[in-house]
Amino acid sequence: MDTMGNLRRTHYCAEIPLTPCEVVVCGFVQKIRNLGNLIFIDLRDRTGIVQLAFGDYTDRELFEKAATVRNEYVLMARGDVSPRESINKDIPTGTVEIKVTELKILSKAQTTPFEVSNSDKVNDELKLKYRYLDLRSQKLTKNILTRHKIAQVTRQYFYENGFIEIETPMMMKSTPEGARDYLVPSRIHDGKFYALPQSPQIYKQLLMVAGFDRYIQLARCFRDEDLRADRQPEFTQIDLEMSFVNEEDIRKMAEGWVKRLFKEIKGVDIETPLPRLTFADSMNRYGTDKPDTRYGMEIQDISDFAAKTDFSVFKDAVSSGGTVRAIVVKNGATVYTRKEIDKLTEHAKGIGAKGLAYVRWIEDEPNCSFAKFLKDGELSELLKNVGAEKGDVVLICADRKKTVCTVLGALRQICAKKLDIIPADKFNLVWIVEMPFFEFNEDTGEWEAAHHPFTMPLEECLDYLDTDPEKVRATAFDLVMNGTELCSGSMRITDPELQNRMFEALGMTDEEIEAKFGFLVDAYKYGAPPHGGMGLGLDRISMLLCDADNLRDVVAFPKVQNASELMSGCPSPVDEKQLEELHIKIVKGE
RNA sequence: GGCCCGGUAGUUCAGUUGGUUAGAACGCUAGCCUGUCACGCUAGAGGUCGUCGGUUCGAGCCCGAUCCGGGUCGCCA
Repeated sequence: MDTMGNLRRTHYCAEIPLTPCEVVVCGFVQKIRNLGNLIFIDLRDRTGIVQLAFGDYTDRELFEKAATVRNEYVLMARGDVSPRESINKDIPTGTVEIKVTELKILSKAQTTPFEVSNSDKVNDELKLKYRYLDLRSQKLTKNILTRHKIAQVTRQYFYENGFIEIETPMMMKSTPEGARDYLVPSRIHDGKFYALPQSPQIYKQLLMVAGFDRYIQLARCFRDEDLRADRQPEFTQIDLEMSFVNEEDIRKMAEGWVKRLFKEIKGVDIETPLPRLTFADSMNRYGTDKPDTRYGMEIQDISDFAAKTDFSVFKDAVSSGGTVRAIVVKNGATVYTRKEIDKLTEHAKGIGAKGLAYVRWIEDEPNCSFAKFLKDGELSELLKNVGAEKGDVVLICADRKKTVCTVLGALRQICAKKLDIIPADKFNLVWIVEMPFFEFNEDTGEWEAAHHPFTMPLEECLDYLDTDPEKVRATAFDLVMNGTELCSGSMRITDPELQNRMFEALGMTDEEIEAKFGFLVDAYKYGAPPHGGMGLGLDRISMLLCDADNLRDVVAFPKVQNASELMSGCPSPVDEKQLEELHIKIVKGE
C-alpha cells in the first residue's frame, strides 16, 4: 500500500475540467473493466464518478499495478484529462477520462458484503449493518448532501430574519407528561436522573423571557416511543421561538422558509399563503390530522342514511353515539375483487374496525354486502348520495367516530396507492389550524394536553376551560405535506395565572405544578413578552425533498424498529462497575 | 401489546404435489482479451435453506415455537 506523499487532490471526481489538463483525483473504486491490455477504473467520490484509463500510453509497472486494483480500493491518481474515444452519455464526466500517470493505492478493501453500486436492491438489514458502505452509494450520498443543503438554507433564512442560534441543554429535567423520556442516571446524585430533551420547549420559552427575542436551533430531540417509517427515536428539529408576534406572524415566517427551501432545493415555486384546514374539517374529510391532499376520495358522513335503514350494524352505531362513514374508490371495482375487498377488511380489522361494509359496482346490478337489510330504493339512494357510479367501490365503516376516522383514513391511503392515483410530483402543503387543546385518554379517563400544556388556548374558548374541555381549541397549528406532519407550533401562555389554570384543568395539584414546573411559572412572573414558535422536522422535510419514503434514507446512522442500531449493536449491556457507580441494579424481567 | 409481510450461495432471486447430488444471474478467484462503460469468453470456488422442535420412510416445502427485519394500529405532551 502507498502513502499520499506530497500528492494532493486538485479536483473532486465529477468536478474535473472537461478540457485537457493535469489533475489529481481520489476516491473509491466503483467498477473495473479490464480488457487485457486496457484497463478502465470508475473512481467514485461524494461528487460522482470519473473514468481512469490505463493503456499502451501507460508504463508496464504502472499498468500491472492497476491490474491488481479491486472494487472499493481507495486510490489517488494523477493523470491527464483527455477526450474519450467513445462517449458515455449517462454521467457528467462521460466525455473525458483521466489517462493515469501516477497511481497510489491508499487502502485495499475486502470483497464487500454487497455491491455498493447495486445497493438499492439489497435488503435493509444487511445494509444497516454495514451502513458506512451503503452511505457510499449514490442515493444515500446525494440524500445526505441534500440534507446538508437544507440545513444551510434554513440557517441562512432564519439568520437573515434576525434569529440567533443558541444551544440548549441535552441533559435536563424529566417531564413524564407526553412521550417517554430517555433517562440518564446521575453518578453524583444517588437515585436521580437527567432526561434527554424531547424538545427544547421550556428552554426556548425561557430564552424569550430572557429577552433574546428570536431564537433558532437545529436541535437534537429524543423520544422513547415506537418507531415508524417517519419516526426515529432521535431526530433533529429546526426549533424556533419569536417574541412580540401572534400565530399569523409565526406561520408567515414559516411560509417564507418553505418558499425559499423549495426554490433552492427543488427549483419549485410554492404559492403562499398556504391553504388552511381546521382540525375538525381535516378529521371529517380525511380521517386524520395529517391529510394527504394530493387526491380526493374524501370521507363522507352517511349516518343519517344509516340510521333509517334496517341494518342493525349501521343503526346501532348511530344510536350509540357513533357514526357511519364511507369512501368511494373511483374505478376501484376491477382492482378490488371480492377477494381483495376481503383483504382490505382484514386490514381494517387489524386497525380496530369490527368489519367493513361495501358496495362493489361492476355489473349493472351493484353487489352490496348488506343488500338484504335494505328496503327498495335505499341502495340507489345511498349510491347517489355518495356520488358512486358504475365501476366504483364504496367502503363503509360504522363505529365510534375515532375508529371510523382511523380506519377510513387508512383505507383511503391504501386504495390511493393501489390505484396509483397519487401525483408523485406534487407538493401539497396545508396548515392544520384550531387544534384541540385537550385530548381524552380512554385508558386513564383523564383529559390530557394534546399539544403541550404551555400552549395558549384560543381566547374565545377560555370559558369552556372548566366546563367543557372538548370545546377548547388552541392557538396550535401543524404544517402537513403530502400526508406527513412537518411542523408543529403555537403561541405560549405568558400569564402565570392562566398557566396555573391550565395545569389544574389537566388534573395537576398545586404541589405537582410546583415540583414539575414551578421554575417556569416563576419565570413568567418577572415580565414576559408575548411569544410563540414551532418545531420543524428536519428529517421529515429532508425525506420529502429527497423523494424518500423512510427517514432511514436521510439519517446517516438510523435506528431500526426496535430502536437498536444494527451497526454498533446498541443498546448494549454495560459493566457491573459502571452500574455500581450509577447506583443502578438490574432486575431481570419476567 | 395487536394485525399483516418477509428470511434459500457474498448479493438478488427461482425452487413444481413432500422424493435422487438445492439452481440461475451478479459478485468473488484464475486464465484469455487494446476502447470498455451491465465489457466479452473459459474454468473454478462458494449452501447449517434464520434457529429449535414436531409430523413423515423421506422436509427448503407441512405443523408449532422462537429469533431477526419491514409496514401498520396502539403509543408519539
